[in-house]
Amino acid sequence: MKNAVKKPGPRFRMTPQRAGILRLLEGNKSHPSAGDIYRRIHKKFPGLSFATVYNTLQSLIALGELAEIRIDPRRSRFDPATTAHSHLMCVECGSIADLKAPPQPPLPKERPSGYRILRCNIEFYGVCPACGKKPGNKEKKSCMKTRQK
Amino acid sequence: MKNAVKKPGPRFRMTPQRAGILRLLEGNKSHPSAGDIYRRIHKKFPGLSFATVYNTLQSLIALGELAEIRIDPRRSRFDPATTAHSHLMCVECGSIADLKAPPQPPLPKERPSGYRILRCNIEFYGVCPACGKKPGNKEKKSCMKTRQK
DNA sequence: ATACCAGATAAGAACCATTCTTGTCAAGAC
DNA sequence: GTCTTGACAAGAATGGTTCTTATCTGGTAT
Repeated sequence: MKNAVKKPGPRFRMTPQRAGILRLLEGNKSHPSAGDIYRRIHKKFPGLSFATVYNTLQSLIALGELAEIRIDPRRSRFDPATTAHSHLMCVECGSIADLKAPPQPPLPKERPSGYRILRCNIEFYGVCPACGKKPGNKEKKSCMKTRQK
Repeated sequence: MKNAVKKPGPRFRMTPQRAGILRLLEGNKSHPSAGDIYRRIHKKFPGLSFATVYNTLQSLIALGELAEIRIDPRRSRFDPATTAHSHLMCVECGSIADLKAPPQPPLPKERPSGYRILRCNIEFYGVCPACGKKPGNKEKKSCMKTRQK
């Protein structure tokens, strides 16, 4: 208790499970959900539990190695690319594409007094090329009502 | 709120339960969640069920009288003001304030080819005046780690 | 006015993502 | 070696949302 100043925060201890999760995430552009990650990792490590996936993801986020993105209303998605950029989600299939960051976060001119603004999310929703080609989607102006499974 | 159109689609049938929900929402600036609405309405209509709240909210959204906003990662919030504007959520207490719409939806210059872009969300996160005054928040640069109950 | 039917309702189960709990284990510190 | 800390597995718990089933009701047609 005396030497509490000592620790610079918990270290990240590499384990086979974490190595597997890291390998899956590295360079991954699919923006998987925690469930996606669990299902894929679980094939290699049948004993690996959901809690481990969530714990590892939280650790990586705390380390700044992973970003949690909330463009999908149904679940968190995770992005190993942590440089500033925004996302475009297909409302049909749920796939997420990367976008270059808009040059300026558009700060509102009329900001409520007393608020401290911390950050800003910009998210785009649309239809991906594959889903746009599917029959029945050609004429539609909008398809926000269709929910992906 | 205006009454439903005559011809297309099912009409909105006014019932005591729906009237109660409408009265609660009208002019409401608190951006309540479905649970908030249920708990408040349930005092007046003890028999009213969650399903009725959700059904009514979905009907109102379909009629364009209500907007579902997804700034809160934990639950949908609802806004009877359907004119274009964006929101600012306090990461401490979860309260949501309205912002004038940013002048231009910042369309990405480099858009992925083949995508049809339908809409764009801009959300701001910060600390509201009340939470900023609370002790312990004065020095903090960021408090995104604190999660409201 | 009455019967009928689409839509509304109540009650609660089901679903799913996420968090939490508990007990166990292993790696590095001492 | 022992201790301490954190990782892990397993599954329960939580909480928001959706779905199911059966019943009811308001508006329209008869």
